[in-house]
Amino acid sequence: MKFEKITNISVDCVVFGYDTISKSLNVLLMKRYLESDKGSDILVNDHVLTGYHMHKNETLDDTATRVLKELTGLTNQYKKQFKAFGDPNRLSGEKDLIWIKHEGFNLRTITVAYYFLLKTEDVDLKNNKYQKQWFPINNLPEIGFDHEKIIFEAYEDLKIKCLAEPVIFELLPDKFTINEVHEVYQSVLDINIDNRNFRRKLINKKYIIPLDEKQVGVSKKPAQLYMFSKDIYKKMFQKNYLINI
Amino acid sequence: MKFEKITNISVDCVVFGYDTISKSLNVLLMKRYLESDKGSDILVNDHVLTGYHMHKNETLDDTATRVLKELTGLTNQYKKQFKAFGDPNRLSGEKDLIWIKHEGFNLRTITVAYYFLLKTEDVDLKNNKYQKQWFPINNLPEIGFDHEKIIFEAYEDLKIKCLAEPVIFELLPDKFTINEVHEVYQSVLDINIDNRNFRRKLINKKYIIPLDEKQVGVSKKPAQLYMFSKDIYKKMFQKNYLINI
DNA sequence: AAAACAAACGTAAAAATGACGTTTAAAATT
DNA sequence: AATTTTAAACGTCATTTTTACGTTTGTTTT
Repeated sequence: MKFEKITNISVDCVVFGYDTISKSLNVLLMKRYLESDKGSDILVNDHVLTGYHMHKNETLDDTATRVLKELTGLTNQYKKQFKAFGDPNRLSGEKDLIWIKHEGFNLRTITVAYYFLLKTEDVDLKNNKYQKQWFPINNLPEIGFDHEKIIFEAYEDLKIKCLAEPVIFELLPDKFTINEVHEVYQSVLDINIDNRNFRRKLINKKYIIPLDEKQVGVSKKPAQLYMFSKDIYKKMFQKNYLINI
Repeated sequence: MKFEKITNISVDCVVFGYDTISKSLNVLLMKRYLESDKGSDILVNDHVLTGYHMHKNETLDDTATRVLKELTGLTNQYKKQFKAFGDPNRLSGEKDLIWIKHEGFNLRTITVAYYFLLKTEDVDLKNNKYQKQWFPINNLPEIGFDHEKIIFEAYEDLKIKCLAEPVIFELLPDKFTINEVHEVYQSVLDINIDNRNFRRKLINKKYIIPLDEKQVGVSKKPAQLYMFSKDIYKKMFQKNYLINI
């Protein structure tokens, strides 16, 4: 067994979820367990991303999709492969059994990292076999391996992506209010945006479609609900070339 | 040997070079050779990217930098890791000796792909041990493996990058004219841009600095030379948040 | 001196942005 | 039933940026 693999490939997934109630961008992490030599699990006092090794005949995308499915039960979420991490020393700080086993053999573990976008509420935390939990992006717990670096780089990529494309709607329910979009942008980009100007800009987009519905169950004036039309967006953006330097 | 590796990692490099004379964005490719069993090389009638396997104690970035150095002699060029390719069937069309050897063992080759930006003229094609050659991005020859897909995805990433950041100057000499910048943008983005409006927009940027120099050796009115200041750009762009959706 | 021609400048209307103040509609309270 | 409360929604105006063009200028070549 020891000699079978010198290079080890895994896929790690950063799951971003937006919580409309607390208005925060969260990351889904799980408590870290290690297999001990005796077969029982050892709990380490930190959190990590979910990652798995690739199955035979699986593409990288397949593996990422499978990881998300196993973790959350969800499929068809927005997914982006954003970086591969392969420093020879990326796990050198670890003193765990699983790595020590291979130490003499110059084991290198390369991970291809993905991030997913979804709504916090879509994940059922009951029946929690992975001990998974949401953490706000700006208040993370102790993170194992080099996963803090991976989360940070995923977040940087996400911010840039949000400025260039309407991926923000992946973090919101199908029907949303303008103020909700406003709040997600502020949370994700970590900046203040003038609500009135933002509202005007958004409402003028042809792919932001007002519905014949309003919020229900709110204790103040209920807000107009809108939806985002990916189709209209795609048609409009064929010839966009705003050089933004 | 056969059992040592089941997963194979390599780094492939898409080298983009802009040619100020022909005004085209080019890709550097090399003729494909294979090692035969008898030790001599077999020439295949197509072109491929340059890629290598990682050395021990090398980061992915190190490997990419080494590949470029060996291919072109250049260091310190703009470099971006843009995607990992790991489909189990990505090389399945290949009937080459080197792969057939491993066929029974379900060999998977994952490649981490980078692209580089530089000036065509900086690469010396004399003493050409790799039989490397520039090809215009929109007139590529027959490409081996799945490298056409990799080139295409690199180009898509480059276009998006150019819209968001001033990486275009990596393709130009230190001193350039406004018209040259105009031409690179048109070549890379494959669109027409009004020259007068473009000129005004660029000249108004504080990080585009006019020099006390003009073109020499041109047969018409010589143009003003400019330079790009990365320092000024960085200082100015700290708080930019133009949501461009 | 004149011609040729790319480089460089100009202008005016339209659209987008930034920074604010004001009104409105529904629910809750009196 | 009227009043209060408060978030939602609209409005304005000055400034900046963009779009779509026409015109002038400065070298080199003829």
